[in-house]
Amino acid sequence: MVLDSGWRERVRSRWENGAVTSTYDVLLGRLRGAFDAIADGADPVLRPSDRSDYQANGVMALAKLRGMNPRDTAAEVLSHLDLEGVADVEVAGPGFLNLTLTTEFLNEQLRTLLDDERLGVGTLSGRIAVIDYSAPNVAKEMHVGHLRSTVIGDALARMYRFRGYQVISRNHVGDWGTPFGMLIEHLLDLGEDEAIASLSIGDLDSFYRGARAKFDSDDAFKERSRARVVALQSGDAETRRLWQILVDESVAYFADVYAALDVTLTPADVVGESYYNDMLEDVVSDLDAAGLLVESGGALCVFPEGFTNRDGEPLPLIVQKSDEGFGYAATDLAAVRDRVSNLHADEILYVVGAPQGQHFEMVFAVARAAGWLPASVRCEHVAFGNVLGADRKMLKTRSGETVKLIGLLDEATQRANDALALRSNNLSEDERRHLARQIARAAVKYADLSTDRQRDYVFDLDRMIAFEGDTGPYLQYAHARLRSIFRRLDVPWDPNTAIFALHDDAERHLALGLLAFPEAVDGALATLQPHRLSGYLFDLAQRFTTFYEACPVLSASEPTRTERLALCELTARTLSLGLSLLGIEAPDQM
RNA sequence: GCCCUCGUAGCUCAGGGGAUAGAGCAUUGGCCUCCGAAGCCAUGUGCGCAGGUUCGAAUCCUGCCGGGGGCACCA
Repeated sequence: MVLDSGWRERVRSRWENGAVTSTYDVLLGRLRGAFDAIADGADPVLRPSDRSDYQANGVMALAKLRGMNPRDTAAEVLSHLDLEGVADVEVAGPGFLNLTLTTEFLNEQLRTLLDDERLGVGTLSGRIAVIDYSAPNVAKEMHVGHLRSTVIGDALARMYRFRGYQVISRNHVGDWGTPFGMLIEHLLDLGEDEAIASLSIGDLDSFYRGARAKFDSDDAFKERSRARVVALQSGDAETRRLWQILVDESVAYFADVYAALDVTLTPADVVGESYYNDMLEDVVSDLDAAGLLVESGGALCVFPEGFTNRDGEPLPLIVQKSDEGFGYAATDLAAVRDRVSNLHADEILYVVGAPQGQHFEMVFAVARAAGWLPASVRCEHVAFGNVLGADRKMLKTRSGETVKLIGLLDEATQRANDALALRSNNLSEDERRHLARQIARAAVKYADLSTDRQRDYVFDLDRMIAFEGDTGPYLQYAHARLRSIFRRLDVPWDPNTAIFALHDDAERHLALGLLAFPEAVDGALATLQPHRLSGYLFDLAQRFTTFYEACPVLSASEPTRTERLALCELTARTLSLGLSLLGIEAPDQM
């Protein structure tokens, strides 16, 4: 029996032989050569095109630069342009270069992809990226507010890893601050065993609410809580032990949620606020030594340039509060220092909601002013918008409470399970349950990752879990259909003999889509916008289904059958790999 | 008041200064003795408003209108 799984062995051995150059890069390289010959560094402005395969729009700007006629300039570019065997070129309109790839070149590129495990995506080495994401609070439920940071951050982490970065994930959990006084006292009131039992089953909210209720209504409890905060901050051993219980139980619970979401974060990635406590004094004294620190209203502040408050006065970044406690700015500054000097980060990403934009701008500005953040280190706030309900306000339950992440996933899983049950497939109960979870995760994650992260989006479970349209399940379905072709394969096929003649328009269209994968990955990475990759995958899936309607595969005669099987294999691998970079599974059957 | 962000089809959204602005859903009509119809094909409507820069603007700039967010000790 010949199954498609054989590709892995073939590919691994070939990959060692050398790097692959993506189709876009080949074209760009040739075009640059021609443009450079006229004006060094001129951008060919290479883009995919609906008029041809690609178009280069840089001629007009180049002509402008030299005060020449664009058509003449186009002719001049052409005289330097060597695309022999790669593409046919046509000058159109005011000076567009329309590029139509030759079938020989497409064939060559596709055959290379067949042997390339990475499907044309190159690798970097020696770069370290610190990605700060998820950041739930100890002794608090993970709710829908953590969804985007977790899902987007994890997608970025996966993409960075694949691109060859060493990724250091940082889960900056809220594990410090005044609430811990009341939480610890509440833990003592409940008794350790019962508290642990409650926390370990993820009953974090009622634990927190219980503490809060007593704090608000019971003065004696309030007093104990305050005293406990002091004990915690002064390092009292017993208090620290109790605090550690809260942290450990919460982190264990978070791990369950991450497992349910299929997110790669582990307890080892948890480096909470408290981790930086010992560094805060130095942050303050070093800022002072640098002459940046100013006392204002009893607080120690830095006033970075360009920030004003509502009265037009300079806006401070408060490093140490007037009560001598440290604000989160101090923690964030300490974290920047740690990530630069101890982790040796080349890039630092903060996947945190858009409302924190000004805070991060100020933190980065201060860190740069203090010399803690060299210009060579890319440091960016990867901001995202809110998850809204149908009423276009922040998503809440009917009763106005926050929506638990686990509850959300369970509901999605239930829907997927019901839908699967209706389809009378011959899955066992367990298999169906497992599949339902995979589909649910895909639905929720894809909905989040398929829209521009900067914008708010409306959470609509019906739409995202629908198996039709631009959804995660649709992509999974396309992949499952592809795999099923190979399950039905009765006569063996040999990919090495595949010749891509691409007679049918749908074949050619699909082929061009396959060759564009590296551009999609690079685009998503360069802009930190995972939705560029999801958009690409959806487009590819559509190209495939169109192809699949128009072009019989298994019943085709040779050599077309092998050619189409090869297209199917590449499509399946691209969908699977692309989805995996988003943190979405691609089951073989559904 | 200042700053950030968004405003694209009935709805939800793409759109890296380029040619005729694209998808999905919804609507309507086709397509399963044929590899998975969770699919495919067809079907009409739109860049908030007004200026400006440019050979060329949904995209860049300015102003206005409208939504969301932020603006000193919670993180």
